[in-house]
Amino acid sequence: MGLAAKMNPGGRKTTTIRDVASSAGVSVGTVSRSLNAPDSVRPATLAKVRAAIQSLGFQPDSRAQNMRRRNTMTIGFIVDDISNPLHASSFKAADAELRPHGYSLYLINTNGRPAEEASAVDMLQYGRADGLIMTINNEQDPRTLKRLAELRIPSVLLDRDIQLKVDAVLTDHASGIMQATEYLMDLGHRRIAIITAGSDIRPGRERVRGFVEAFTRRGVPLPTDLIRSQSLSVEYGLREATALMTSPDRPTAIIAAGNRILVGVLRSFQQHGIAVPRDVSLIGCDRSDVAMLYPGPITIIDRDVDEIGRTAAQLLLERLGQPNERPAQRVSFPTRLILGGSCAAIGR
Amino acid sequence: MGLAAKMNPGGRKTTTIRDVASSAGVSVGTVSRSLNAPDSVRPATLAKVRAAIQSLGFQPDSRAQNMRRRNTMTIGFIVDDISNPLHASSFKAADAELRPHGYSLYLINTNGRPAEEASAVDMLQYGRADGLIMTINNEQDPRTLKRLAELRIPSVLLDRDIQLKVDAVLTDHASGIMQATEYLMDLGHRRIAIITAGSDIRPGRERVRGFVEAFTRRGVPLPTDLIRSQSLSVEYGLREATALMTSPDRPTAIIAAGNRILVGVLRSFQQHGIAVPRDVSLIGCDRSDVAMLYPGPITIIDRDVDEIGRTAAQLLLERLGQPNERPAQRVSFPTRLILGGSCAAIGR
DNA sequence: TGAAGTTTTAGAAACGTTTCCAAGACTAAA
DNA sequence: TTTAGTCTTGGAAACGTTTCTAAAACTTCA
Repeated sequence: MGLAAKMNPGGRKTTTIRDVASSAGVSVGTVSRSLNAPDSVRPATLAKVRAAIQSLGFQPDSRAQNMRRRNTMTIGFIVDDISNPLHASSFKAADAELRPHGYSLYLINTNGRPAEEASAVDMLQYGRADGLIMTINNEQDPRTLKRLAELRIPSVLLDRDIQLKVDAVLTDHASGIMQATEYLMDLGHRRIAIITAGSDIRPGRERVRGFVEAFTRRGVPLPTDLIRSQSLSVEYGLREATALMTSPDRPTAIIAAGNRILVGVLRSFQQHGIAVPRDVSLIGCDRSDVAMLYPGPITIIDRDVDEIGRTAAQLLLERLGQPNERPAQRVSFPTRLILGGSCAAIGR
Repeated sequence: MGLAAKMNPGGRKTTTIRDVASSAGVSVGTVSRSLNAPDSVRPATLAKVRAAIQSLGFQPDSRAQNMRRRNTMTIGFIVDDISNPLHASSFKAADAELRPHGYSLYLINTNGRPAEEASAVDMLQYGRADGLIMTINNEQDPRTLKRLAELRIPSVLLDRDIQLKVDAVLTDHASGIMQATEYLMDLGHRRIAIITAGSDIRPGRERVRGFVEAFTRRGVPLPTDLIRSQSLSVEYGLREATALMTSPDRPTAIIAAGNRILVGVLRSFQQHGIAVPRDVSLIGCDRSDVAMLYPGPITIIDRDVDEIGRTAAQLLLERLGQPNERPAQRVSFPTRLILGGSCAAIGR
């Protein structure tokens, strides 16, 4: 058998479509069509080709396919931290939506660093992915913004809002926080604190907006000293919760507006022996094992993260299907308050 | 400017190395060398080429590079569920180790389905990845085993053990469980239950082995009715914890040997109003937000998951560096018991 | 049986790089 | 100024597919 087989780095033979063609006694074009459009080849020929493929153990090389087809059937998924269950869930949901269409997700974890974010976008858009789903870390970072403005492939933003024509899937954080704040007010709370992201990302801005709005609507003076909006990190939650609870005029309730922030807040409470809701009432964000299993459990502002991932995938599929200019779409989903046992009424 | 530029699906121009070459007045070979071996081109030429690259906004197409170079600088990372914080952490650790070497991780979430596992291995090994890091779901599944046996690219298994010459990073689960069991015995417990994976994966086998070993060493009769080893899922933990705690001769302590199992066990306790350690002592596995923040916190059998991911990456880098046959390596890491407040002494 | 039409096939070109080889341009020494 | 040597460069081949064109092989119907 004069196979034109070569060795790959591992030392095994590399079988190409040419080997299959000569083994089956047909041309390479026919082998290709046997694989991609079996209906266009005569049954007898198809059988010969398939037998050859089988006996040689041939599998087409994706690198060559990507090259020639000018696509990769891959979608980049860029997040700062995949160990955040929120991102893991939307990743899985998007994956489940895209896989039936033949796409795979390529996950890039940027650790929240703008440089890694920018290089991820670059590496993906120049031939590694056909589309992008991403949660950028800072809506104002010029490096990332520049790349997004000149993007060669369609993309969808998750929970982020920039001044560009880009599809986005958003959450109505403002209403969620407003509802939570009013719920606490109904329980008699006035000294309510909120810990959340900075104004550099939409969730931070919207959550503070909802918080302020609740006080405005009720005509209650806004406790500006209790608004802590700088970061979504565990460390920030830990630090601010500690600061709030050790201050002379401490809050009677805290809204930990961010699932990582909640972890930080609970860690602070653990360190300082603060009991919920005995010492302070607490509301978290997003359904998570921690929030659900913490004795109580913790009252949360929930949202359907799967729906967010799924919708992002659908928006992307639309664009991939017909890449002609459709206006940028922004889909927003509501939140809802799920009552646990982490909030207590206080006397007036 | 007679640029030979074409339109891509998005409608923008596609700039190739040929455009750069003609714009700079050099050959394509020179442009390529300017990018990949700048020292081999004269400074004056380099400057011209760089200017052309700059002004055209050229970026090499990864598809063509992958094709020609016969590699992708991508490592496949296959797990059943990325929302398991354990996998997320080892993913991040492996990523951090590989990125400085120019590799990116391609994550595939198989949902524990053998078919998806097999197709992930296939899609990755035929031109999408240069290596593989994976936690297979069943060490006996013939589909996956067959693919692993004929793998064209180097791979590392995480916490799995198969009869093939494959590198693996393991955990000494047996000692960990033995230590935990003996700790409970020291507190006076005899009716100790263990809930863990089935014998189809190494963690299941090893944990049961360590459990049995502890009883043997202490000369205490093994409570065979309290060994529940079938799955690592939340649902299994929930079901078995409920079954155990509602049985007439219920255990005084439970080892939830698996981080998802622990979630299931705690969910069961929540539903049935079982308090830890008042009603039952509890030991979990792996450091997680749930285990650390649960009031107590929960005593756990800890391990360094980052080290596992890092080591897997290093083993892979070795193989990628010199693909000649080195004997398969199996690295094992210890566990250690971290005492929380979830275990109580009981009278004899 | 032959003509007209349709289906199937062979073969070559193309995708955008990298790399090889040979030729050209330099430099240093005689 | 020549020659031998070294650097640098141009140009073509190659990577393994898909896809296009045109030719060949089949049908169908008279």
